[in-house]
Amino acid sequence: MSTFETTQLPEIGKRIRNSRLSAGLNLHELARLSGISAPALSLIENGKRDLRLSSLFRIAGALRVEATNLLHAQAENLVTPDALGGSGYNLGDYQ
Amino acid sequence: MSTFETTQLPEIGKRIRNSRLSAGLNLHELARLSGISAPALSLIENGKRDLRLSSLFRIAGALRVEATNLLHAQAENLVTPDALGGSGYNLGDYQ
DNA sequence: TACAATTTTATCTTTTAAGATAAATTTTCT
DNA sequence: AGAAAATTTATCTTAAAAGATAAAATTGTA
Repeated sequence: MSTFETTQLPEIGKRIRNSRLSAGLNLHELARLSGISAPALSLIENGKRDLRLSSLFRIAGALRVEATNLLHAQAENLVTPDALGGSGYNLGDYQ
Repeated sequence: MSTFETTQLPEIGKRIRNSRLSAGLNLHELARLSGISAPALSLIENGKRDLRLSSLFRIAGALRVEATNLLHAQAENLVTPDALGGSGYNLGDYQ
């Protein structure tokens, strides 16, 4: 089996579940909001379904999170160079 | 029709095509690398197919890009706070 | 313009996502 | 423990993704 099926899909499912619980929703409510049935959501959250991109976006929309944040472990607190008011270059360790 | 079908899928398709061309591959070669047939890739690149997550990851893997970068317009040059050597807090405009 | 390579479209088959519903299981609360 | 709520699993149906192949259309080049 591929690492996608054994590792990535389950991880994506966990992120969806975390987001749903953070939003204080049960499967039935997320089903209503996303238009994806509760049984299907259960399979997805448990990493047992290779969902379509449209489903990922519907879920993300219903949970008000970025689809990207459901795909990968969040690099949370990323910041654009602009927000730092600097030259736009990242000087790294240089000083 | 949803904005996903009319807007997002075509945009994702364009990013895949850009990445493929940047990698100097034709559809036949990407098909071989990703295990997705050239006709299917053509539909995907033209935003006419609601692909599965596994397909997105296989394509990203073959192109050696992050799946995330195919999903959304890249916020290129994002930087982690750590790389800036600061406190970890983003002070924004505060000085 | 002709030829070659690439891409697109069409058709057909197989596989699987997803909906609906119901039943079973697990979790939560009184 | 018992009842209620939530989740999981099963079954069946429908829709659509994806493979294979071939043909048509486009694009690039000698």
